[in-house]
Amino acid sequence: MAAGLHAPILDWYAENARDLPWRHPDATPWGILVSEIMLQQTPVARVLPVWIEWMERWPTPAALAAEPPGEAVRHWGRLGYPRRALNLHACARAITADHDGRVPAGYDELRRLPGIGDYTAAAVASFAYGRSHAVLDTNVRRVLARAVRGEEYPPKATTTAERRLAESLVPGLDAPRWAVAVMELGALVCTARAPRCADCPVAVSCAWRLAGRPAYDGPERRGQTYAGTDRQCRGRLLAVLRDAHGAVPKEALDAVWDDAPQRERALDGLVADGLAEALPDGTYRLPT
DNA sequence: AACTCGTGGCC
DNA sequence: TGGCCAAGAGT
Repeated sequence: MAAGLHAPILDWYAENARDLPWRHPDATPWGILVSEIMLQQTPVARVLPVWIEWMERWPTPAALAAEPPGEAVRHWGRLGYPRRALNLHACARAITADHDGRVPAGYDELRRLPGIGDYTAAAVASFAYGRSHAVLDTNVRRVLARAVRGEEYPPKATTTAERRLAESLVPGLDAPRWAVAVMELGALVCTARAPRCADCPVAVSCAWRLAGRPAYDGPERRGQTYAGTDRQCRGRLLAVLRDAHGAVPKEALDAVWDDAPQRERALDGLVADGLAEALPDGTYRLPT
């Protein structure tokens, strides 16, 4: 039913792929793993400079493993979701301790590393080692929802039907290239808002376009609020720790958020998550 | 299953 | 202007 997608999308990718450093032939499995973690919920444009700096600073898992976790958090900068930096540091230590310093190639081994879920395990196994997997990210889900199912957006949570569809489309030859091509199409053409159907290689067969691009009519998609939340408060507090060289007095943290109960809750959360350390003298710093 | 977890750009 | 969204994962 979704027979004719491969050739047009692969041909489109050959002409339109972005030149990204983690796609270069000399990119290492470690570099690819770092890119995949950084790209979780984060646009390419913001990842690029941080990835380049990280790979110069820590070109191997062993190099990062030799650092205290706080250094990973510090150099994470403002990428967001800083526990990813902690996870990456824990990955580096696990790879160094348990995998002879080499990023594992198998999905199951990757999946056991901290911060590596289904998508990232499939992506690393596929892009770093040429393994054949269904790589199901938000881009792929959206492309398949439109091109095959005829709906503007995929369901909120991945369904078994989506997974079966994605698996049925994995080609026998060069599965990694198919995976990256569909992702790229979703990122550049079949975007969430204002899709560029005029530039789409599968527009002629797209079920959603042929149906007249009907608007999404599924269950309410809950938006993300941010202003005033614990997340924003945590971000403010962590920025203070990140930009300081050593430990900071609590007054420096108190100064960036007015609501004291919320501030204390957020700070406790950062400590509980391992993103901050409370010292006996009442100061705080990134984890050592 | 629903909720939490950062940040910034875009229309 | 502000809601929406971005190569998700953990609980």
